[in-house]
Amino acid sequence: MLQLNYIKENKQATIDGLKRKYFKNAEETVETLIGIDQKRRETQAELDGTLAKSNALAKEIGGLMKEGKKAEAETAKAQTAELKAQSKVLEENLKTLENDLYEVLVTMPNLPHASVPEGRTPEENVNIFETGAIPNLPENALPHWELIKQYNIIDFDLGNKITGAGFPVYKGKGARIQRAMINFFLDEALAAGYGEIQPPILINKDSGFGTGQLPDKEGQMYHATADDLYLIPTAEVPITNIYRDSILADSDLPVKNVGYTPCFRREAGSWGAHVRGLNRLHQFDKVEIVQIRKPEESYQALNEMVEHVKGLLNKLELPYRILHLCGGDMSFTSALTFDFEVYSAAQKRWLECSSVSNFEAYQANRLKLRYKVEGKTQLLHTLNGSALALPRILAAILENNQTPEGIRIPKVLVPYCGFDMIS
RNA sequence: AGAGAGAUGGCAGAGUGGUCGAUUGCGGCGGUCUUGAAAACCGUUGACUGUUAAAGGUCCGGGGGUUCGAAUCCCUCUCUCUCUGCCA
Repeated sequence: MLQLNYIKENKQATIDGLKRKYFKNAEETVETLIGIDQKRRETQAELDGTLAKSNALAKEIGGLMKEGKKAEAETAKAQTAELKAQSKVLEENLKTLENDLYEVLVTMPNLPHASVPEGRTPEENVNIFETGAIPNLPENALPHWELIKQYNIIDFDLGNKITGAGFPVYKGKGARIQRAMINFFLDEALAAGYGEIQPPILINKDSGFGTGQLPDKEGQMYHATADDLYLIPTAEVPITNIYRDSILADSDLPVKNVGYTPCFRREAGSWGAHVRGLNRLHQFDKVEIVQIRKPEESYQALNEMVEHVKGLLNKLELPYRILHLCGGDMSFTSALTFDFEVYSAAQKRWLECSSVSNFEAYQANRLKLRYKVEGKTQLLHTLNGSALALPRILAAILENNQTPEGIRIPKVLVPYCGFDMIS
């Protein structure tokens, strides 16, 4: 959530930022917001005055009762009725105004960082880095959905039987390479100074709100209605919400956490022609890194996280590129996002395998995640990134490393797998 | 799942209708003392809102109610603990 004070003090910058995110009716929204706030403050002031009178009167009555001046107390009591009626009305007005304010505020996305490229669609994202040789596969190279059948390592039909589409069953070396990647990613994060977390994978409404999934993306999460809990779409939600409603001490900072979890996404309405095999799933595994930083350090932390993800892909010897997302393609809550895409050589497609973002104070404001600086509380900045999401990495490994003898396992994973070929 | 107890400031823990935003202890911060530290002593120490600064207002798990006045009484929801049951 944006900070009301910021909006008021930086009206034009807010409008410009909203426009860069292709938010409709930026001016009207900001004007409406400021209008409601003005009204709200007036009402609040009026209510405060009425309450102050009531409080004073109540104390007076207390004093009179103690002194045994019953008659005078009764007179004073009579005066309170009108104040009470007044404050009741004011309270209701205030509630309505606060609600209106909230309704507008939650529809407003985070503002993009100054460096965010202009643009509306994924095509306008800026390719800022590309590395690794694109493998030259023979004509008869197979896409990963054929390879997994050939080597019998992932079974979609079985998943379909047990659960439904998008819930694959990993078998044999397929299951083992998954476990190997998880351990590799976690070890790399530990070496980079992240603390390991194993969070719950069901979250409540407050947590969903804190990181911005609710109320906006309610339909994208699986909802366990009997207990009103949601399956996490990413470990970002529980790991960031650890710090909801807290004021961190200097000694707690910076917070650097990593966690492996399965992730669940309904992906309602996003199934199209090129969604095959591992390209898009309802359940997948991901290792996520989360940082909580002082505002002045957060962009340095973002770079650090980008470098970390680069390191992983380099070690896996996969070709990849980094996109600086344009304003229109960034998520609702993000101020700056870098997407990592790995090249899957048989499909001849770039597949997103990581998204690294700085949310600045947007999530922190919802989370009430603060720290103290010179006695004053201030919002912190939250960041997160996938490091990495497994299925598309696996797809790229399978496709890029296919040989007549089988699939070659990247060297760095061999000790984790216990084998160097899938054949 | 059944029975009982409980939820108060960073933690522990008082407070059952009236100057209680809350006694006290620990912790934290500042100071005195000390070469330095510890101990001791003195002071200070919740959040949100509001104002140029004040004043003022709100918050004792959440929501609602009674009352001139609620941490304290009533209703309701949630959660925690203990015992019994069940169970990886």
